[in-house]
Amino acid sequence: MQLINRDTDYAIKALMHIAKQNSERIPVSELAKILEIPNPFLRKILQILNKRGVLNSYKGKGGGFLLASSPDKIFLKDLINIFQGPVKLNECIFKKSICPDIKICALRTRIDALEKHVISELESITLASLLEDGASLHS
Amino acid sequence: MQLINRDTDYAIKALMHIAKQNSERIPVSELAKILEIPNPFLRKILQILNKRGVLNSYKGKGGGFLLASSPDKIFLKDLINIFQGPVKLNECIFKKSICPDIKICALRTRIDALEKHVISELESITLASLLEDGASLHS
DNA sequence: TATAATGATACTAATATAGTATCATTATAA
DNA sequence: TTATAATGATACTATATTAGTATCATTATA
Repeated sequence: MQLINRDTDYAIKALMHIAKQNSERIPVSELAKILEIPNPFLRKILQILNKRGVLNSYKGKGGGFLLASSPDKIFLKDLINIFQGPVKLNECIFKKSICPDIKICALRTRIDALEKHVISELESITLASLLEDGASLHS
Repeated sequence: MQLINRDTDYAIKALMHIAKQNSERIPVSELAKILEIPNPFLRKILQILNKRGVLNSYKGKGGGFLLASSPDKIFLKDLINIFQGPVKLNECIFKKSICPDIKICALRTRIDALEKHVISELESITLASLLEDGASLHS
């Protein structure tokens, strides 16, 4: 069971690096080399982040990517949503419902509560918070 | 992002039904019909539950499955472990580590805490608790 | 001893994830 | 004004995981 898949992982690493460039446009080719991520794959990821408003892109010579907003406005939850869809802890089990009355189903109640907790935690984790306290890429 | 996959889902439903049979052996064929799960698929799942000590099985005519322990000793966490492996919220992102010092990495700290919370919740959900309060299968 | 059950296990199908390739567009600078 | 260095769009392939099937062996019972 995996909370963060590879797309999201790469996105986080790339965003952390971009955030540290202080408004210097950084092209995919450079990022890919530094982060050891296959160039075309990273490119696809950054294109998606651009479409979804997390990054701004600049075409042509001297182009590249920049954060579209400040790191404290970029939430882990949103990145997970972009690449993996909404956090749903209970999809399958409740499709063909396990209990007759939603209100009194113990499982549903508890899984829903757990889901809320997870989502609110993910909402509280920002790119800024990842950059604090010396966190940095070292690969 | 999915906490409970189809194997685990079917396992829960089957176990709930078996639990209600009060020591009456129930064969896969019957369960499969009631739960509308493909027979050979459910069979595989019950065989695994048997191997892992959650169910006892009885071969031959009049055979079938029975809970190996009381419903308050069967934990959701164990079912997830059996079919989906250990709950790991952070695998991918920390493999090629994102921060140089585990102790001070904000992301790791928070995801670890979240993981602990999720696991302890799953440990507190038993088959018995799912059977309480009128919860029952209706498909 | 036929039969109704599980045990073991190998196989196939479908889906999701990961990664590649390529042509089009655009901005810059020599 | 044109070569070039960048992204945009998009279709494709490969791999892994999940879901499901098939089949033969074993065993207990009536």
